[in-house]
Amino acid sequence: MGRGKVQLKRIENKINRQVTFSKRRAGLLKKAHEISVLCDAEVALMFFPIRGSSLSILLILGFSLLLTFLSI
Amino acid sequence: MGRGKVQLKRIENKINRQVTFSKRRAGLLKKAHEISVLCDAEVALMFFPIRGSSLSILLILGFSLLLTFLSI
DNA sequence: AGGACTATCCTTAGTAC
DNA sequence: AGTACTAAGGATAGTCC
Repeated sequence: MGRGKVQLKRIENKINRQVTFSKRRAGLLKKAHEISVLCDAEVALMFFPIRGSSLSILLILGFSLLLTFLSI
Repeated sequence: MGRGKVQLKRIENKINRQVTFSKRRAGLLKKAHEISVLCDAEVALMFFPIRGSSLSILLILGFSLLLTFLSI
């Protein structure tokens, strides 16, 4: 963070967690855009603010595997 | 970069472009992992090193829309 | 191709509005 | 919810191996 070192563990405070999510998502999107321009690449980012949806995980994994298999 | 300011434009040198892609992809994956732990979120990242595959873009967009529609 | 180093730039937690 | 600020920590281009 700006002031002090960050522990890589779940932020327990709900407000702080939401704020950090918004800020870091913006940063991640910016970096994804940069790599796409700099390196002539496609980057897809999907965010799921709530964890534990095993269905979404399965869908993502399956989709990624499908794309890899199809060499798209 | 470490030494000097980066122009947000395609890196013409193929070697440099590949190296930058590898380094930044690693950084992006690290940050994606961080936000997932800190904010209790799912993040999916897909990289396509070669641009211009409109099929992949359509698939990604369609998949994202589907997930949004299904509220997963 | 990938790892280590490091000067320099970039991101961001905390804060206030 | 969003924006702005800023110190400090973190990412990374260039380099050598």
